[in-house]
Amino acid sequence: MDCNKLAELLFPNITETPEELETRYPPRDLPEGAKVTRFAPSPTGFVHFGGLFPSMTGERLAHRSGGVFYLRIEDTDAKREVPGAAEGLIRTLARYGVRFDEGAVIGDDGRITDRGSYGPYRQSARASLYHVYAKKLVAEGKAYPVFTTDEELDRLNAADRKAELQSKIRTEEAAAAQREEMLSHRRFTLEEVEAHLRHGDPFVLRILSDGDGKKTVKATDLVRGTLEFPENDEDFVLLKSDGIPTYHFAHAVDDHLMRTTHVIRGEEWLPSLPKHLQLFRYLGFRPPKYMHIAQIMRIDENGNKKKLSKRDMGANMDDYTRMGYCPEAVCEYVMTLLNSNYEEWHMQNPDKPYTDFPFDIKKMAVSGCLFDFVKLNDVSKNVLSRMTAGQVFDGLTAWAAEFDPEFHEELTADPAYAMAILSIGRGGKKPRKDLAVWADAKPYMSFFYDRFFSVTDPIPDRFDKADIDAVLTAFLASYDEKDDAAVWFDKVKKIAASLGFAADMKEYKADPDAYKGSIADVSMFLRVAVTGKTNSPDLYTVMQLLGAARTTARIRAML
RNA sequence: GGCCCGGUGGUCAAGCGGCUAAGACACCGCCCUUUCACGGCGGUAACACGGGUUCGAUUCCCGUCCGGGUCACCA
Repeated sequence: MDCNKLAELLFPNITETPEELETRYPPRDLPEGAKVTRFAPSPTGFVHFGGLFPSMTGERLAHRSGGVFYLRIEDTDAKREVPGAAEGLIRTLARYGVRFDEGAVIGDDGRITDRGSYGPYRQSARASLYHVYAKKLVAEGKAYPVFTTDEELDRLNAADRKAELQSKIRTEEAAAAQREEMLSHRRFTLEEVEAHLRHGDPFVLRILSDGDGKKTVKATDLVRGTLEFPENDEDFVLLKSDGIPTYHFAHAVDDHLMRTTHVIRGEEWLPSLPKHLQLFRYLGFRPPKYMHIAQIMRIDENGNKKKLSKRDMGANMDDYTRMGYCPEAVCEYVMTLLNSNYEEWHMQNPDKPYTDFPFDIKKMAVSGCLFDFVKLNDVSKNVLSRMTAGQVFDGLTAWAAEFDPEFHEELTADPAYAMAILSIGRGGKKPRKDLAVWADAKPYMSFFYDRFFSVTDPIPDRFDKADIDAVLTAFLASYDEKDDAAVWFDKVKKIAASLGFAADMKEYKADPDAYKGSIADVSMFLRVAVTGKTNSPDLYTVMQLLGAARTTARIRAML
C-alpha cells in the first residue's frame, strides 16, 4: 500500500508540514528549570472541588519556577459541551487565585479570546493542526482510516452497545472479539478508500499500534515513581468522524506544540499513559513529565469511598460561595491536602500567604483523601480570625449582599458600628474564632440589631423571677455608660453580693449552698436580657456598643 | 472480569531496616475564665492479614484481602 497516496487521499487540503509547525511554535525562551503547565478542562459544567487540585498544583509549579501557566479548553466533544461553561470556569478559578498567564481568557466583551502565541487555545479551533500530524502518521503507515456506514454508526449507538459500555466490564471474549474486529479494519485497499471518499462516507482515523499486550512499558510519574504497564495494543481512535481529535491525540499534539513541560492531571488518566507514550513516540515528540495526582474522595451511602463528583455536596465551588467560605480558606485547605508539610510550614510562618510556601512535588499524596468539612471549618476559622475587622466587613457584606439582603442592609447602614462589633476580640495573639463561614456571622452578632433581636435562649427556670428582677433593677439603678470595664464589673459584683449571690467564683464553688447563685448567674441574667442568649462576647463591650439607651431598654423589657 | 494505583488512629498524615510509631483536625477530661470563643495541660485511638528476606521489619519481596481507578468516535 502506498501510504503517501493514502495520506493525500484522506487529507488533500493539508499542505503544512510538521516542520513548519515546529518553527511556528518554537521552544519557549524560559530560564532553566522553569515549568510550563496547563489546566485543560472540558467545558461541560462548573469547576468542582476536585478540579481545584490539579489547577492549583499547576499554577504553583509554574509560578514558583518562573514558568508559564496556561488554560486550554478541551472542547472536542460538542455533544457534551455546556454553553457558557468555559467562562464560568475561568471566573471561578480566578476567585481562587488560579490565574493564567496565557491561553483562553475572557475578553472585554465577556467572550473567550486567546492570549499568547501558542494558540489557538480551544481545541475546536485547532483542527488543521491535528490534521497535519494525522497526515504524517498516515503517510508513515502509523495510522489508518476506518470507514463507517450509517448502519454501523447506528450499531454504535444501539442500546445494547450502550449497556455494554455502562456495565464497565470487558470480558475476555468481548476483548478478543473486539481485537478481531479491529484487525479486520486494517485490511483495506486504496480503491476501497477512494470509493468511500467518493461516496462521502465519514471515517475515523485509528493508530496502527505496534504494541504487544504481553510486554510491558515503564513510565515515570513524578508523584508515583516508576510504573509498569502492558504495552498498548489497541488501535485507538485518533480522529473522530467529524475530524476532531480524541483526548489522546489532542493531548500529544497540543502539549508538544504548546511546549508543556509538566502534565498534571487526575490519576484516572494513569491507565491510558501507555497510549500517550506510544503516540509521542510515533510523532517523534519528547514526552512531558507526568504528574498524576490523587482524587478527592467522599463517603457514599454504603460507607464506601467514591471519587468526589459533580453532583456531590461540596463539589460545586459555587456551593462554597453560597455557604460563605472565603476563597483564601478554601485555598489553604487545598494546600494542606496537596502538600503534607504545608500545615507545619504555615504554623512557622503564620503571616505569610500560601503563595510563599515552597511547594514540593515530593510531598504530594499518592492516595486519595477524604473531603473533610470539619477540617475545612477549622482552617477557615483560623483564616478569618487573622483578618482585620475591615477585611471581615468587606467579605461579609459582599456575601450578604447576595445571600442575606436584610442583614446586608443593616450591616451597611452603619459600617462603623458593624466594624466595631467585628472588632471584638480581634487582633492580638489569641483572637476569637467565632466564624468559619460568613453565614455564621448573623447568629453570632444579630442581637446587635434591634431588627433581629429576640430572646432565643432564656434564663433557666431554676431561678426565681423575683431574684432576677432584683438583679436587673439594681443594675439599672447603678449603670453608668461612662464607667470603665473595671468599675462596671465591680458594680455587678456588689449587686451580686447584696442580693445573696457569690461575687467570687472560688468562694461560691467552696460552698454553693450558701448562695442563691454566683456572679456567673448574675452576669447571665444581664446577658440574656441584653443579647437574648446565655453566651456572647464580653458583656461590657456589648453594652458599650449597644449604648445606654438600648441596653437599659432591653433590661427593662425583661422585668 | 482484565489491567493499573493504593492500604499507618474516626479524618489528613510524618516515617523511608532498629523510634516509648511525630503532628494537625475531631473527641474526652482538667486549668484559665462572669458566659461563649481563645489559650494552656493531659487523655482515648493506628502500622489490613499471611508468608518470606534479615540479627531485626510499619519500612524490602511475594500472596491474600480490602478500597479506588480504568477498559468509548467522553474527557
